[in-house]
Amino acid sequence: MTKIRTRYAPSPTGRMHVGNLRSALYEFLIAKHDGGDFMLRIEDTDQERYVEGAIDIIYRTMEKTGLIHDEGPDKDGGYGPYVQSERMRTGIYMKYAKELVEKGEAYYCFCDKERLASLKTEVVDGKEIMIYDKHCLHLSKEEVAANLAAGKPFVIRQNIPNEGTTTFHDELYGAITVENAELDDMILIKSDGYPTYNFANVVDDHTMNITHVVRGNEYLSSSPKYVRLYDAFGWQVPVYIHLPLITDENHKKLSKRSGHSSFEDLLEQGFITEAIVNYIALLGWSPEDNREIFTLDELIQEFDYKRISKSPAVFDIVKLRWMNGEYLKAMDADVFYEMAVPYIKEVITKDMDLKKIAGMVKTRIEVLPDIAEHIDFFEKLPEYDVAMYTHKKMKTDTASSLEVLKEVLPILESQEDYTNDALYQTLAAYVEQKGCKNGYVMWPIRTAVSGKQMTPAGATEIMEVLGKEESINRIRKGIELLQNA
RNA sequence: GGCUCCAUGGUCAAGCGGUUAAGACAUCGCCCUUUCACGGCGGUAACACGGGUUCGAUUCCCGUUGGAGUCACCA
Repeated sequence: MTKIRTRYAPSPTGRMHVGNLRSALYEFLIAKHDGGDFMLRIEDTDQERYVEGAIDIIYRTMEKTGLIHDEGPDKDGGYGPYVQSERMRTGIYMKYAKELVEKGEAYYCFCDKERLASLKTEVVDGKEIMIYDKHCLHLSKEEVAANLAAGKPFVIRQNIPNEGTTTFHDELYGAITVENAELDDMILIKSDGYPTYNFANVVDDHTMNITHVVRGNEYLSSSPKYVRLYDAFGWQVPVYIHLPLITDENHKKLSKRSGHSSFEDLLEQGFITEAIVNYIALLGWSPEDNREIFTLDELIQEFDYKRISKSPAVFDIVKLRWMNGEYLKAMDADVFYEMAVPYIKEVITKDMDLKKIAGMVKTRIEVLPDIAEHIDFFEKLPEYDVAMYTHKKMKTDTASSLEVLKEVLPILESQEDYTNDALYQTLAAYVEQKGCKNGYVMWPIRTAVSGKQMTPAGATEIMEVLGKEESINRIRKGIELLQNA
């Protein structure tokens, strides 16, 4: 058995789409599970869509996610160059295209846009459908030579017969057969001399010795054309693994409109890298057991591509949030603190124990931006309604709360030690002396010092962070509010 | 519209001829609790339909329906 070689071949056109990221992940896992090599190839044959800085995004993302390539533009493994625009300058694509022309498997085409436009017949869903009529296939050698000599712009098209069928085999989907008549004579070399994705892909995968071609399901229907190319060259067809589509909640291909279609979107929304990788690994694949939380290394260990599913998967942001929360909860307290601090500082400017606040919030949030709404009351007591003092389960109402707060105020004023434990002790003593339930006194205090229905901590912990002065002030304010009610 | 693919709860998904049809998210209820959350326990919820094949189909075959993808000098 030869070593598995897979490749991730993105186009530098912008952000890292989660579908692409998952392809990269699976390509990486398939190779690594087998001890094989994973490489990065930049497919920049479309100068119009090229986005400045997009290559950096690719590098950054792969490094951040841990998908470390064995070969790539920055890591020559003997199959370079690894950037298609650079490969083009070596003349490799034109050379192979001409070889196909020689064999009658491809031909020059000089048709201009107008003629092509006239071929468009139907319009379906706003898309014009056209199948090329092989007009230029019938040009004589002399005509071709004359056109070339005259400097007439040309493309090179793949010559697919109108009869017969083509079959290719996918590891997941099995044999897929299509009528040749359905296959368009696709362009191999564009008029600007660049190869199309379709052609460059085949040439590069072969010359770079790629054993397993892993890609999105959207290529399934065009794959027969690729196979014909391999056959035309007499090359060995690689193992094809087409991945199920990732869709949005409407079961449509995930698009920018969804708001979370790219890795960067997700990061901006406060998701952490490990959770994102973990989640998308499970979008279209599942292990033998019921495990869901995996590190990258564990995924490498467990990943068996035969278990990839065939049906599309909805990208469920709710489940991602849950998983992100799991990662946050399991995270080391100090690491979490470092990540949380910027979000905490967004709402808290006063001098407080931010570490303590981070600890309070750690098990209560799913994504980092959730922090703000939990802790904003520390900074400033919000306006609140006296109705909040009434709690059925705690058996409290405005009258009882007023009484408790008034009784507790002098006790808290004379209290010097404002640590959580000490505060709880004195309050517990008060509860016992009064002979009531814990919540009967805790609820009004908590309400007074927070002004919120729910808080990430109990009354005493809040007071600890707030400090004596502010705590007393807030309780006084509470009493005032209750008296005026 | 042609072609291709897909079809288990709302979502991700186990299953690969005989099961009380797992598990997770979400949802609902209870418990825990210094509020909420965490955690624990439990509930609701699925094999799209119709034909075959078979002693027996969620599982195999065909059809229907539904969904998606694709039909560029984009990848």
